[in-house]
Amino acid sequence: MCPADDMSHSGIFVSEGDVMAFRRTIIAWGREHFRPFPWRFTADPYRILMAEVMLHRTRAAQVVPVYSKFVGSYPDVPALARATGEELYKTLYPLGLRWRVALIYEMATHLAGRFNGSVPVEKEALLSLPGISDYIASAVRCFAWGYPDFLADTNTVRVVGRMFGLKIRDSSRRNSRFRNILAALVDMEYPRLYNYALLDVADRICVKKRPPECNVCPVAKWCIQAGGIPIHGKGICED
DNA sequence: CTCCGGGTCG
DNA sequence: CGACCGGGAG
Repeated sequence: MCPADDMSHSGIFVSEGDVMAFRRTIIAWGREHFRPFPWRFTADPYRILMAEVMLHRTRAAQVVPVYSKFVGSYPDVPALARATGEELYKTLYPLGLRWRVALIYEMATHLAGRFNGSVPVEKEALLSLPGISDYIASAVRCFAWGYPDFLADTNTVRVVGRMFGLKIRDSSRRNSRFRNILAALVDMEYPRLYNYALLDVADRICVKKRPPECNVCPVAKWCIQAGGIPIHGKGICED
Protein backbone atom coordinates (compact mmCIF):
# COMPACT_ATOMS: atom_id res chain seq x y z
CA MET A 1 0.00 0.00 0.00
CA CYS A 2 1.68 3.06 -1.28
CA PRO A 3 0.96 6.68 -0.51
CA ALA A 4 -1.53 8.41 -2.80
CA ASP A 5 -4.04 5.63 -3.11
CA ASP A 6 -5.97 7.80 -0.68
CA MET A 7 -4.92 11.44 -0.64
CA SER A 8 -6.20 12.05 2.88
CA HIS A 9 -4.18 9.18 4.33
CA SER A 10 -1.19 9.34 2.01
CA GLY A 11 1.24 10.68 4.58
CA ILE A 12 1.62 13.64 2.25
CA PHE A 13 -1.82 15.10 2.76
CA VAL A 14 -3.31 14.63 6.21
CA SER A 15 -6.83 15.63 5.21
CA GLU A 16 -8.94 16.86 2.32
CA GLY A 17 -8.50 20.33 3.75
CA ASP A 18 -4.75 19.85 3.45
CA VAL A 19 -5.19 18.99 -0.24
CA MET A 20 -7.18 22.19 -0.65
CA ALA A 21 -4.37 24.14 1.01
CA PHE A 22 -1.94 22.61 -1.48
CA ARG A 23 -4.13 23.75 -4.38
CA ARG A 24 -4.49 27.26 -3.01
CA THR A 25 -0.77 27.52 -2.38
CA ILE A 26 0.38 26.38 -5.79
CA ILE A 27 -2.23 28.58 -7.52
CA ALA A 28 -1.14 31.61 -5.50
CA TRP A 29 2.46 30.96 -6.48
CA GLY A 30 1.40 30.39 -10.09
CA ARG A 31 -0.28 33.78 -10.31
CA GLU A 32 2.97 35.44 -9.28
CA HIS A 33 5.18 33.40 -11.61
CA PHE A 34 2.87 33.00 -14.61
CA ARG A 35 4.87 32.52 -17.80
CA PRO A 36 3.14 34.82 -20.29
CA PHE A 37 3.20 32.70 -23.43
CA PRO A 38 0.91 34.02 -26.20
CA TRP A 39 -1.18 30.82 -26.26
CA ARG A 40 -2.01 31.42 -22.60
CA PHE A 41 -3.99 34.55 -23.42
CA THR A 42 -6.61 32.93 -25.64
CA ALA A 43 -9.48 30.56 -25.01
CA ASP A 44 -9.79 29.66 -28.70
CA PRO A 45 -9.55 25.85 -28.78
CA TYR A 46 -8.11 25.94 -32.30
CA ARG A 47 -5.19 28.13 -31.25
CA ILE A 48 -4.59 26.15 -28.10
CA LEU A 49 -4.66 22.91 -30.08
CA MET A 50 -2.11 24.26 -32.56
CA ALA A 51 0.09 25.52 -29.74
CA GLU A 52 0.07 22.13 -28.01
CA VAL A 53 1.03 20.36 -31.23
CA MET A 54 3.92 22.80 -31.66
CA LEU A 55 4.96 22.37 -28.03
CA HIS A 56 5.24 18.62 -28.51
CA ARG A 57 8.82 17.78 -27.56
CA THR A 58 9.79 21.38 -28.32
CA ARG A 59 10.95 24.16 -26.03
CA ALA A 60 8.29 26.76 -25.34
CA ALA A 61 10.62 29.68 -26.11
CA GLN A 62 11.33 28.16 -29.50
CA VAL A 63 7.62 27.90 -30.25
CA VAL A 64 6.72 31.53 -29.47
CA PRO A 65 7.75 33.23 -32.75
CA VAL A 66 6.47 30.35 -34.87
CA TYR A 67 3.13 30.29 -33.08
CA SER A 68 2.67 34.04 -33.50
CA LYS A 69 3.40 33.89 -37.22
CA PHE A 70 1.19 30.82 -37.59
CA VAL A 71 -1.94 32.28 -36.00
CA GLY A 72 -1.39 35.48 -37.98
CA SER A 73 -1.40 33.56 -41.24
CA TYR A 74 -3.99 30.94 -40.27
CA PRO A 75 -6.31 32.46 -37.64
CA ASP A 76 -8.91 29.71 -37.95
CA VAL A 77 -9.61 26.26 -39.38
CA PRO A 78 -10.86 27.49 -42.79
CA ALA A 79 -7.72 29.57 -43.27
CA LEU A 80 -5.56 26.59 -42.33
CA ALA A 81 -7.50 24.31 -44.65
CA ARG A 82 -6.72 26.69 -47.52
CA ALA A 83 -2.98 26.71 -46.81
CA THR A 84 -0.55 24.96 -49.12
CA GLY A 85 1.87 22.37 -47.81
CA GLU A 86 4.78 24.53 -48.92
CA GLU A 87 3.56 27.53 -46.92
CA LEU A 88 3.11 25.41 -43.83
CA TYR A 89 6.51 23.82 -44.29
CA LYS A 90 8.23 27.20 -44.38
CA THR A 91 6.34 28.46 -41.33
CA LEU A 92 6.90 25.37 -39.21
CA TYR A 93 10.42 24.46 -40.33
CA PRO A 94 12.20 26.15 -37.38
CA LEU A 95 10.42 23.80 -34.99
CA GLY A 96 12.00 20.64 -36.35
CA LEU A 97 9.98 17.42 -36.27
CA ARG A 98 8.87 18.08 -39.83
CA TRP A 99 6.30 15.30 -39.77
CA ARG A 100 4.19 17.84 -37.90
CA VAL A 101 3.61 19.72 -41.15
CA ALA A 102 1.67 16.82 -42.64
CA LEU A 103 0.02 16.22 -39.29
CA ILE A 104 -1.31 19.76 -38.95
CA TYR A 105 -2.46 19.72 -42.56
CA GLU A 106 -4.29 16.46 -41.99
CA MET A 107 -5.75 17.81 -38.78
CA ALA A 108 -7.26 20.77 -40.65
CA THR A 109 -8.92 18.31 -43.01
CA HIS A 110 -10.47 16.37 -40.14
CA LEU A 111 -11.67 19.51 -38.34
CA ALA A 112 -13.18 20.97 -41.50
CA GLY A 113 -14.68 17.70 -42.69
CA ARG A 114 -15.89 15.86 -39.59
CA PHE A 115 -16.34 18.68 -37.07
CA ASN A 116 -17.72 21.54 -39.15
CA GLY A 117 -14.53 23.58 -38.83
CA SER A 118 -14.52 23.63 -35.04
CA VAL A 119 -12.51 21.76 -32.42
CA PRO A 120 -14.57 19.06 -30.67
CA VAL A 121 -14.98 19.30 -26.91
CA GLU A 122 -15.53 15.61 -26.17
CA LYS A 123 -12.45 13.67 -25.12
CA GLU A 124 -13.22 10.78 -27.46
CA ALA A 125 -13.60 13.10 -30.44
CA LEU A 126 -10.32 14.85 -29.67
CA LEU A 127 -8.54 11.52 -29.37
CA SER A 128 -9.82 10.58 -32.82
CA LEU A 129 -7.78 13.40 -34.36
CA PRO A 130 -4.41 12.46 -35.86
CA GLY A 131 -1.50 13.05 -33.48
CA ILE A 132 -3.74 13.80 -30.52
CA SER A 133 -3.52 11.64 -27.43
CA ASP A 134 -4.23 12.05 -23.76
CA TYR A 135 -2.06 15.03 -22.91
CA ILE A 136 -3.05 17.35 -25.76
CA ALA A 137 -6.72 16.38 -25.51
CA SER A 138 -6.74 17.23 -21.81
CA ALA A 139 -4.74 20.42 -22.28
CA VAL A 140 -7.17 21.69 -24.92
CA ARG A 141 -10.20 20.78 -22.81
CA CYS A 142 -8.78 22.51 -19.74
CA PHE A 143 -7.25 25.63 -21.24
CA ALA A 144 -10.01 26.26 -23.80
CA TRP A 145 -13.14 25.32 -21.88
CA GLY A 146 -12.02 25.07 -18.29
CA TYR A 147 -12.61 21.35 -17.76
CA PRO A 148 -10.72 20.02 -14.72
CA ASP A 149 -8.74 17.48 -16.73
CA PHE A 150 -5.34 16.55 -15.30
CA LEU A 151 -2.16 16.86 -17.33
CA ALA A 152 0.29 13.96 -17.32
CA ASP A 153 3.54 14.81 -19.03
CA THR A 154 7.17 14.27 -18.06
CA ASN A 155 7.16 17.49 -16.04
CA THR A 156 4.01 17.03 -13.96
CA VAL A 157 4.97 13.39 -13.42
CA ARG A 158 8.35 14.50 -12.12
CA VAL A 159 6.67 16.79 -9.56
CA VAL A 160 4.31 14.20 -8.09
CA GLY A 161 6.98 11.51 -8.32
CA ARG A 162 9.23 13.57 -6.08
CA MET A 163 6.39 14.62 -3.78
CA PHE A 164 5.36 11.03 -3.11
CA GLY A 165 8.74 9.39 -3.43
CA LEU A 166 7.70 7.34 -6.44
CA LYS A 167 10.32 6.06 -8.81
CA ILE A 168 10.03 8.02 -12.05
CA ARG A 169 10.31 6.14 -15.30
CA ASP A 170 9.73 6.94 -18.94
CA SER A 171 6.41 5.13 -18.70
CA SER A 172 5.25 6.96 -15.57
CA ARG A 173 3.04 9.41 -17.45
CA ARG A 174 0.88 6.42 -18.47
CA ASN A 175 1.05 4.73 -15.08
CA SER A 176 -2.26 4.60 -13.25
CA ARG A 177 -0.79 5.48 -9.86
CA PHE A 178 0.75 8.68 -11.16
CA ARG A 179 -2.43 9.46 -13.07
CA ASN A 180 -4.63 8.86 -10.03
CA ILE A 181 -2.54 11.27 -7.99
CA LEU A 182 -2.60 13.94 -10.69
CA ALA A 183 -6.36 13.53 -11.07
CA ALA A 184 -6.98 13.77 -7.32
CA LEU A 185 -4.94 16.96 -7.01
CA VAL A 186 -6.54 19.04 -9.78
CA ASP A 187 -8.39 22.09 -8.50
CA MET A 188 -12.00 21.73 -9.64
CA GLU A 189 -12.71 25.45 -9.28
CA TYR A 190 -9.68 26.92 -11.05
CA PRO A 191 -8.33 24.12 -13.26
CA ARG A 192 -6.64 26.49 -15.72
CA LEU A 193 -4.71 28.36 -13.03
CA TYR A 194 -3.88 25.10 -11.28
CA ASN A 195 -2.52 23.36 -14.36
CA TYR A 196 -0.55 26.43 -15.45
CA ALA A 197 0.88 26.65 -11.94
CA LEU A 198 1.83 22.97 -11.88
CA LEU A 199 3.60 23.29 -15.24
CA ASP A 200 5.38 26.45 -14.06
CA VAL A 201 6.49 24.85 -10.80
CA ALA A 202 7.86 21.95 -12.82
CA ASP A 203 9.74 24.34 -15.10
CA ARG A 204 10.96 26.91 -12.58
CA ILE A 205 11.27 25.00 -9.31
CA CYS A 206 11.01 21.24 -9.65
CA VAL A 207 13.53 21.18 -12.50
CA LYS A 208 14.73 17.93 -13.99
CA LYS A 209 18.34 18.83 -13.28
CA ARG A 210 19.38 17.78 -9.79
CA PRO A 211 19.09 19.15 -7.27
CA PRO A 212 15.74 20.92 -7.76
CA GLU A 213 15.10 24.35 -6.16
CA CYS A 214 13.43 22.90 -3.07
CA ASN A 215 14.55 25.83 -0.90
CA VAL A 216 12.20 28.17 -2.79
CA CYS A 217 9.48 25.65 -3.63
CA PRO A 218 6.02 26.88 -2.60
CA VAL A 219 4.77 23.33 -1.95
CA ALA A 220 7.86 21.87 -0.26
CA LYS A 221 5.91 21.06 2.90
CA TRP A 222 3.96 18.44 0.92
CA CYS A 223 7.02 16.88 -0.67
CA ILE A 224 9.17 13.96 0.47
CA GLN A 225 12.00 15.05 -1.84
CA ALA A 226 12.11 18.51 -0.26
CA GLY A 227 12.07 17.00 3.21
CA GLY A 228 8.69 18.47 4.07
CA ILE A 229 6.25 15.89 5.45
CA PRO A 230 5.81 16.94 9.08
CA ILE A 231 4.62 13.77 10.81
CA HIS A 232 4.17 10.29 9.48
CA GLY A 233 5.79 10.19 6.04
CA LYS A 234 5.50 6.73 4.54
CA GLY A 235 8.85 6.81 2.75
CA ILE A 236 9.91 5.68 -0.63
CA CYS A 237 7.73 3.40 -2.71
CA GLU A 238 9.52 1.41 -5.39
CA ASP A 239 7.45 0.84 -8.47
C1' DC B 1 7.66 -1.09 -21.33
C1' DT B 2 11.31 0.76 -24.45
C1' DC B 3 12.79 3.55 -28.02
C1' DC B 4 12.72 7.35 -31.24
C1' DG B 5 12.46 12.36 -33.26
C1' DG B 6 14.77 17.40 -35.01
C1' DG B 7 15.88 22.28 -35.24
C1' DT B 8 17.31 25.27 -31.86
C1' DC B 9 19.00 27.41 -27.78
C1' DG B 10 20.84 27.49 -22.80
C1' DC C 1 26.54 19.00 -26.35
C1' DG C 2 21.84 17.79 -24.00
C1' DA C 3 17.20 18.62 -23.55
C1' DC C 4 12.65 20.19 -25.02
C1' DC C 5 4.15 21.90 -21.63
C1' DG C 6 4.15 13.53 -26.00
C1' DG C 7 2.70 10.31 -29.27
C1' DG C 8 3.11 6.29 -31.85
C1' DA C 9 5.52 2.32 -33.20
C1' DG C 10 7.96 -1.80 -31.98
